[in-house]
Amino acid sequence: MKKYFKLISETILFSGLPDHHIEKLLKIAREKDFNKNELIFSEGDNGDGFYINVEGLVKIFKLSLEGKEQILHIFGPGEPYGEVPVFSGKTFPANAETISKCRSLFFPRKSIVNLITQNPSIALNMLAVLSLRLRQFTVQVENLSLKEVPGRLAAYLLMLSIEQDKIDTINLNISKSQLASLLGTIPETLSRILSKMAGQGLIDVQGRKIKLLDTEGLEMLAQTGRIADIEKL
Amino acid sequence: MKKYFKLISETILFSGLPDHHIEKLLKIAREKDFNKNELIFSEGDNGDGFYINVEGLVKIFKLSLEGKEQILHIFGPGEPYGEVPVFSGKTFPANAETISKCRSLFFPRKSIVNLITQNPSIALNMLAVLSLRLRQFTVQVENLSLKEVPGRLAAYLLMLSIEQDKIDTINLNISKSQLASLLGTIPETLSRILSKMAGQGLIDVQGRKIKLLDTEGLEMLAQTGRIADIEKL
DNA sequence: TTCATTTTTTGACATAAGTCAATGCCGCCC
DNA sequence: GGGCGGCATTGACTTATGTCAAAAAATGAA
Repeated sequence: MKKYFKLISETILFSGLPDHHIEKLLKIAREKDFNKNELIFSEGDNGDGFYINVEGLVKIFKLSLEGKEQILHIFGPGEPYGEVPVFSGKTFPANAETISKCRSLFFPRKSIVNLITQNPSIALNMLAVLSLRLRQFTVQVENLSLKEVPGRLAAYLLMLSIEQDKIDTINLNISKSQLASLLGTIPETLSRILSKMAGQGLIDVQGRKIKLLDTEGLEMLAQTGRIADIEKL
Repeated sequence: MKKYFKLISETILFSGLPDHHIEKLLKIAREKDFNKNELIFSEGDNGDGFYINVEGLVKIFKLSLEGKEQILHIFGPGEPYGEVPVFSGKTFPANAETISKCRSLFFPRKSIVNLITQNPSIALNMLAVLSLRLRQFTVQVENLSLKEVPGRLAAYLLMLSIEQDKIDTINLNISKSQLASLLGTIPETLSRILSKMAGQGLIDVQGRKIKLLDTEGLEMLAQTGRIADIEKL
């Protein structure tokens, strides 16, 4: 498991921990491989541990009765997921499924709780992670209720351009259907809005690569969140 | 501060802690009084501590550029708020304002971090709380994106009837405008839906008191979340 | 390559919910 | 008691977005 030393020591959950703690964590961890579109856990399952993703993408999502899905998060390498029920003592509140071939490290509940009891600094890190997640949800709720789809899309694109540290061409990394679900809409609507925004000269779409042509316009759209505002341009 | 012993020991954040820990917390706490509609903190402020509400109601909300507000939570006595940035080390992600005359206990960041470092069990408790809150957000996001307003309203009413431990008449406790914001809609829409549901024989509205006439119908509505389904009744 | 499956796009249409504006209601303060 | 201001309701209208269906494009396997 030595090969994961760097990844673990850099994940937000365990960043800043001394080497001997990381070593302990490595002893606890179990490697798990998943195929594309494989279910990792379901809403309602008992949470007997959490995961840190190593490679590939994992989506966390909810399903409505009719089968429509709302993606809550998409996690890439280095990101922890499934940590909620470890502390709430309840079941997973959502489903997790791979988007691509995937490898994750699994940390059993008991071992982690033990470790935390002995090392309060780990607890502070975890408190920070959960707080950040809470903050993300806060933003997501705000977006879903305050902004219309074009606003959410613009906000997402700008976020990606910051994350990927690029000012021009960004990479969605996920399919447009999945992006639609993440934004709380459907592929048809997303498709229409993408072409409308392209027509407006805001972006240029080439498959999963999107060139941001008018960052200012996108920012205005992300802030006001009103489609009406881009009509006027 | 002795008079707050019971409140603190019963708040979800510190529930289950031994008495001597509660005592320590009481020493850290500072009393803060607020008038009606007074701002407690703003989005972007540094989080130098968190609060536990003692009396009155506090709303946590976001503002769009046009000034439209989305209420994220409403907290009553015994409920903690503002704890997110204490651990993430960042700023408050939303605003807090009182709805009524209000008193809260304030716990400074430094003291709390000290206490946690010395007593890991406190940290485990807090982790559980944040996890529960995350779980709630999960549900809220699901509701916003997967259900239409009548479904969200039905879910909210049923939740209240469980919280208030009543099967027939429940009390909203907040104005209908605020309820609208909490559900991610506007007063007009809420008003229309309330009278539609009353016409359907699902509920009976008398000001802020609402009588649940058809719990089964409400449950169906809350699950499917489709207005279409109550039209057919 | 070719074929089959999935993803994306486009069109016509339906509808939930927002906007604007007017009116009604109710408590509250002078 | 009377008027004032916030809250709630109602109506007419607009619009963003969902639904359904079909075509087009992209992807991947044989």
